[in-house]
Parts: sequence; C-alpha cells; structure tokens
Amino acid sequence: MTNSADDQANPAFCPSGLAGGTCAGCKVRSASICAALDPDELHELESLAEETYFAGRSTVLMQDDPAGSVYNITSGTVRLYKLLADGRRQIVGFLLPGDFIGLSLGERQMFSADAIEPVTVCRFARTAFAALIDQKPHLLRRLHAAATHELTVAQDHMVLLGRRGAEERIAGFLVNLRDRLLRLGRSGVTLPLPMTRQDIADYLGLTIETVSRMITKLARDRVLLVVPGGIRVLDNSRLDALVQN
Amino acid sequence: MTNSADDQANPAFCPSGLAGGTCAGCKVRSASICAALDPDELHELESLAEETYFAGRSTVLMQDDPAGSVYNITSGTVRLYKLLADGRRQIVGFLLPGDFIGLSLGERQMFSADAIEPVTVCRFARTAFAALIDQKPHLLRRLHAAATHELTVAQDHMVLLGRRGAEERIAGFLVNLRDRLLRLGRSGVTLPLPMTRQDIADYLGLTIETVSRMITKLARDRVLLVVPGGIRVLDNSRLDALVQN
DNA sequence: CGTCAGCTTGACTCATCTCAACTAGGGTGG
DNA sequence: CCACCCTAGTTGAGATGAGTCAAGCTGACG
Repeated sequence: MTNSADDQANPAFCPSGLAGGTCAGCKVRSASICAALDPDELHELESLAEETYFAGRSTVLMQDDPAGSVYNITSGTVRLYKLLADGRRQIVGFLLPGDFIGLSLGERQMFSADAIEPVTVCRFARTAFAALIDQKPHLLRRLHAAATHELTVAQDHMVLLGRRGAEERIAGFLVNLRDRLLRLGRSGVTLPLPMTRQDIADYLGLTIETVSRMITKLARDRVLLVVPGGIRVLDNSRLDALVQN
Repeated sequence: MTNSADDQANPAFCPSGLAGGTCAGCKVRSASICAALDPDELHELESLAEETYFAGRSTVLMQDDPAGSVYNITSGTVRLYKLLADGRRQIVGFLLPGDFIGLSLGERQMFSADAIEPVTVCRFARTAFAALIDQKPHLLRRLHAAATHELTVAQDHMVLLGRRGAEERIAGFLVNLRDRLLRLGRSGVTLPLPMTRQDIADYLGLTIETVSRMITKLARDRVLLVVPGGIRVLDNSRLDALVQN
C-alpha cells in the first residue's frame, strides 16, 4: 500500500510497453512525450530511463512529498487524487499507457498517485529529465503541449462536476475512457474498468451507490452490458447522446 | 456583448497596468509571464504588444474560434467558461491582472472569455508570440510553469466541485480570491466582487439562490459583511476554518 | 417616478446521499 | 471439499442538501 518506486524496481519483469527495455521498441512512444524525439535523442533519453514496476494497489507517489522522479506509464492504470483533511477524496484523473506523471517538473508532488492494477513505468530522475529538457526546447514544447492538453481535460471535468447530473457523469466517463482506449489502438466496445466503483464515484463526485445504480440503469436500458472486470458498450450512439456536447 | 478585440482596440485609454504603454513600467509584470525577461527582451516583447481595451460585459474570445491573439491582463476581471448545448454554463476561472489568456498557444480557443468589468490587456499576435517563444526557452519555461500552475488550480477546483458542500464552496472561493488579491498587493479585507451572483454560482456549481443564501449565512454568522460591490472579511480565521485543508 | 437587473427570501420538490441489508465471487484454512 | 471470511458490488427505504418556483426587495438610471 505504501511501497515506493525504489522498493519496487524490478527490471526483470517486462509485460510493458518497452520491448527489451529500448525506447525504440516502446509500444507507447507514439502516444507519449517521447514522440518528440529523433533516434539520437531517443538513445540519450534511454540512458536516463529506468523501467520500474508497481504492484496493483501500491503507492507511486504522495502529495507534498519531494518529487524525485517523473514517470511515463508504459502499461497499467494509475489513479491521481487529492485528499481533504477529513478523508474525502477527489480523483483528478486516471492515467493510461503513454501518460506522463510530473508534467510540472516541480520539486513537490501536487497530488497522490497509486497503481490500481500492476503498472510498469519508464522512470527518470526529475533533475536529469529537467536538464535534458533545457537542452531540447522541442521536448519542452511537447511537455507544454501535454500540460495544456491536461488543462483542457481538467476544464471539461469541471463542467462535468459542476453542471452534469449523475447519469450524464457516468456516460461522460465511459465515453471519455472509450475514446482514450481507441486512441491507444484498443477496443472501444469492451471497456475494462480496473478501478473500483468507489474510484469511479470519487472521480465523478458521486457516491458508490449512485454509480452502481446508474450503471444498472444503463444496463437495464440496453446501452451497455456489465461484464466481469468492465462493461461492454451495446449502443454507442445512445451513450454519446447522453453526453450533451 | 460580442465585440471582438479588433473592434475594441483603444490605445488612447490607459487606466491599466501599463504606464504609458511600456513593459518596463508595467505594474503587473512581476505577477505575469513577462517577469521571465531581461530588459532587452522586454523591449523586444514590447514591440509585439498592443494595449487593448474591453468594455465591461464585452466578449474577449469565443470557444472554438481561431486563436488570433494571446493576452496578458493588465487591469480588470475576466471570466473563462464553457457552455453545454442546452445552455448550462461552467465558469472555469476568473482572471485577474497578471493572468494570461492563451497558454496553450493552440490554433483554437478552448473556452470562451468575457470581460465582467472594463478590462485592459496586453495583446500579442499568437504566431508572433509563438515565434518569440521558440527563441527564448526561458520564456517557454515560464509559460509552462504558468500552465502547470493553472493545472493545480484546476485540480483543486475539481476537489471543490466534486467533494465540497455549498458553504465550503463559497468560503473556498473567497479564501482563494483573497489570497490572489493579496499576492497582487491589494487588500485582503475588502474583496471586490465584480462578478454577479450568477457568475459565482456557475463557477461553484451551485444556483444563484444557494450562493445568495450562503453569503447571507456567512454574514449572519459575522464571518463577513456584505458591502456594495463586494464583501468585507470580518473573521479570516473562521473563514479559513470553513475550508478544511 | 417607473422600470429593470441583480439580489434576497420563503415554501416546497427532488436528485442524490445515507444507512442498512443482502448477494456474489475469491481466497484461505481446517 | 467445505465453511468461513472478506471485499466488491447491488438494491431498497428513508433523510437531506441543494434545486426550483415564486414573490418581494433594492438601487441605479432614464
């Protein structure tokens, strides 16, 4: 539950995006920051990278801790969240392969992150990564593009949290997940949901019961089918229609 | 209501941060992107800048429109928002002097923006600004720092929208506004509220009636006093206490 | 002096939360 | 192999915080 990157490093294990640990063979490169680099630079980046493994339910990093590393996710799913003093939790995002942790390059973590299933990452020492970026403005441009993309995603999520009803939130979540999986070349029909209902609730600003009821309702309405470990979309157009705009 | 920057340009009018239109004399420089530049570079930036005025209630830019300009606010308050097809609105932020519009440097606007009171901005052609940034990596670093700061602010707002009650939201909004005004060297006791109750409601994911009731409650509890055009904070510690964490 | 926009207040409604019981599946140990 | 437990999820019934609808207030402005 509280293992850090350093406890968990396991270079032998490799079910990840990295084929034999080379950036050139990385399956998620096109979806990530690293796509900005040419072969020479890729080799340079590779020398800084360390493939790291996190067990399911293990902690990747904690809010306010010093930021020693930045990460590029190569397989698995990570939840990012903030906690209030009384234990309320808001999940601010789920990260998929190709996503980057540590965009700000700041000295402190701005949120907590844990692996919700086994996760492999490409880990970089933050200072070394920052130094590389100072030499490669186009890598910084790419990082900045990723940060502003995250900002739009965050703003869209504010709309969801501030102005959408429960069923709309669930539909929005599923549509969003579907589209991200499609971009990764995965199926848009069977959506794996490695996160718990509680995670979904804390992401959507709902309770676990409301999430459960709304998924049941969508299943009753034949918009989707609940399958072990996820859902199957039966009617994409009706699902899309539930997400006005 | 729908005047664009070009209709509204009015170099003669100058109640703004810019003293006589020079960056060197700009009152908000230390709070903005431009603080990254040395005197020579400032002069270069100045040659790209055009001081522009927006009347209260006028539109600065519309979501999905082509992004011709980026802006640095020198005086006044701007609301950024997204609309759903059925008219629901979520305000994603209020911008104060020193804040920047167009961090992404993208070709399309990702939100709408209007002036909620008379506003002056430093306007730059987007392409010229982007070209300058390609020559000044430290300016890009600064822009990136601003973007990731906005991202943390957005995530904190997600916590507010997803997990806080109505009174907590109001208190959070006021604490946040107070701290931003203090950073700009303004009073943290008398908070001007140039936005309407409806704007506050659309920012906090509430209705206008709930905003009104909660402000009345805080006034009844002697935490604040409602004054024309804003509020006066009577008890900072109780206001802070309402915002757990 | 009348109008109008912004704001406040009250009475009632309702979507979502809370509390509680129950089900299903997976692991463990006797 | 079965009994037990544990976690995750579902469902129901009732409570409640915020929304809705409606009326009235206030100050600015013509």
